[in-house]
Amino acid sequence: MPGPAITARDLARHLGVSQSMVSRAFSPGASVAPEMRARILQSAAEMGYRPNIIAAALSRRRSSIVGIVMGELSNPFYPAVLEQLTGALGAAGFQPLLFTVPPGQEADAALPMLRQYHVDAVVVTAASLSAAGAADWLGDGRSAVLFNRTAAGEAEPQAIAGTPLPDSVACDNVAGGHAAAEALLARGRRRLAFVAGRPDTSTSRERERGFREALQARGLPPPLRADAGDFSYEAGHRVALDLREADGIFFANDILALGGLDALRHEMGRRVPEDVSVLGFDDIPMAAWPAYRLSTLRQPVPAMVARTVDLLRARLAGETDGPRAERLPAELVERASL
Amino acid sequence: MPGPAITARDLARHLGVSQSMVSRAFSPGASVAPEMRARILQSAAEMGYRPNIIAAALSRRRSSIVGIVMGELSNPFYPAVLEQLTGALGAAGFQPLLFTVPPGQEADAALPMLRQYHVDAVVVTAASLSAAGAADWLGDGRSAVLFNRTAAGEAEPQAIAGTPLPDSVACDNVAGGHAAAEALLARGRRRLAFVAGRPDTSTSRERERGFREALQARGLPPPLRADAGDFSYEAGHRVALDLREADGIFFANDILALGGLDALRHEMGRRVPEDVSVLGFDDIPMAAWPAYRLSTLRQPVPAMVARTVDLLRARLAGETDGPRAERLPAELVERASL
DNA sequence: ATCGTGATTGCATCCGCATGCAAAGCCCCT
DNA sequence: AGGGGCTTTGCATGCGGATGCAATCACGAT
Repeated sequence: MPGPAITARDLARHLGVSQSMVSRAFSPGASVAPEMRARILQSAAEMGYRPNIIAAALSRRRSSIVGIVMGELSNPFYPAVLEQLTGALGAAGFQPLLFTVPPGQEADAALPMLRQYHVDAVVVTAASLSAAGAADWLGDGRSAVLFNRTAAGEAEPQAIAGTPLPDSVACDNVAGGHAAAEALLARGRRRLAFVAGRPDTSTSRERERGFREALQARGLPPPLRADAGDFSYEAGHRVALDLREADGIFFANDILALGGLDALRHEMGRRVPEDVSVLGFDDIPMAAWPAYRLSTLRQPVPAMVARTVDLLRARLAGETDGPRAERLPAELVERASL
Repeated sequence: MPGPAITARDLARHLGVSQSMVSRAFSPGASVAPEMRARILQSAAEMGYRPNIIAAALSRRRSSIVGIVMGELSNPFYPAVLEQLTGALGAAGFQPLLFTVPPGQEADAALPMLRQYHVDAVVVTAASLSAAGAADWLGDGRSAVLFNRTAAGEAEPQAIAGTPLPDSVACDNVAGGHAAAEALLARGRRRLAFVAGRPDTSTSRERERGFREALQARGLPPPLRADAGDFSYEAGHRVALDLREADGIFFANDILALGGLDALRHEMGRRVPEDVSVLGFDDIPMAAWPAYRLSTLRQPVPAMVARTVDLLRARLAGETDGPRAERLPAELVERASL
């Protein structure tokens, strides 16, 4: 028997005031005499009253809950994101309702649920949102921000001006790819290779594009290319085996790079960085471990999280500008694999 | 302007029936003629109607939301737990509302929030719940299950019979510690050491107890002991440096063991397993990586998650037996560090 | 044709809080 | 003393569904 939680009415009766006053005492900016509010808040504290958020959500048509849909949590980059995100969201007065979608699946599957829960907004990370899903969701005024992802069709001409795009916060992957090429080249590497992750992710594609463009800009031949198909240690390990020719490998992210590093060292007998330089992307905790000392491009997660929350706030406050695509710079972290 | 979601009333009017019927059509077991229900469900699908869970929660006094409070997500064991837990919870019709508490802090801090959201139940993992917090929460009929943790005072005499204890699901850490000792001994190791993690966690303590008891039972001297103070790679790395004497080290969990392994190999020049055997606990993905090949005691996470959800279901169905403490066996996974 | 019974509906209310609107209360000025 | 304008309060109602209870209905039995 869930303890008969005390309600605003109970408190009101106890104080001999109306329920409205109790409600107002808890709504910042409502019209209440200072002493009245103080009196109410005090008794509330004494009697252990706390507004029922469910009821408030129903009445106010705003839940203060934001959905987070995550694809795989197996890439260590995401737990860190999740941790920071829940923290920041909480500080901003939101609670995250967590949805996970099977890796490789689109976030769309979670949309119906999200609607049912009437979340105020949704942040999608480690998964993508189809253009149709986005249109559907944004279509009736809800907001969404893609984290570490780019909206499907973001680069396309405004031909599809009719379909709204979600906001997105990510780091500048193209510039990152560019920096990766420069770093490898600066080390004298010339037989470069790129290892792609999941082919349908903007992260992998943009990083590759930046990498290729940098080489092209220098008049150098395009890099070798391996398709891991997936952002996993195993996939990185597997495809590295095919990269005997390369003397400089840029992996689409750290987890792939770690797998590759182990393959190079333990299976292929190649020394890193003597024989081959390796670069990752993200800067997950393991990259710094002595067993790896992976050089990588660090994503500014704290800043990305802060932007995400700011964006959410602005949207919920009614801002309706065109979709924003925030891009933060990645930073090269040089360790021992370069 | 959040699209004027269609309500049960809208649908009802559209079909010329009462709102109650719509509601009933969506409540399994309610009294509705089969054809009526079919008709309603169909139009619902066509018009895109889905019951507003917030409203339902208010009315039914049950939210179908369960809170998950997590301490640190930095130990890779927990993201995996979280992923499986959200999946299983979802399959059982619950949605997880995620709370994170700063590492080292008790889950109590999240309790007020959890009450406000009127979650049906809470599962606490990677954090502990103080006896007072538990009493407070359970006191008024709510339920809680500790995951990979033991209730504070669970072993104590029923002197505190008045204070209810939360349910708990964990693996049999004592038996695991026992198995660890046996495995090390079987390898001929005699100068054993135990590396403790956070001192206030049941996991670290129980594993240590099992380890010591096993040695004692054989009439062997107690193990050396190092206090990492924390379940982290860095802590494991640091304390391993003090374990020159040991030829067999049992770390309270994998993440500590990985740090220790790197210290032993890269800083101390010791060969594993030639000079020293290392054992961890959990079996996180990294334990299997070629760079480590850590032998460990695997926690049966899928089974633990299943039990957790079953327990939750039973509790919400009204079961009020004494607190349950489910213990599942850990399994020794022998890789190359033994 | 009449009555009893179980299956279906509709009605009215309630869940706990938010909020527009009108009633009251106050302070200050003429 | 009378009136204007602003601040506090209380009232009534709404949010979207769930549900106890009474009203209907359909049918088979007598």
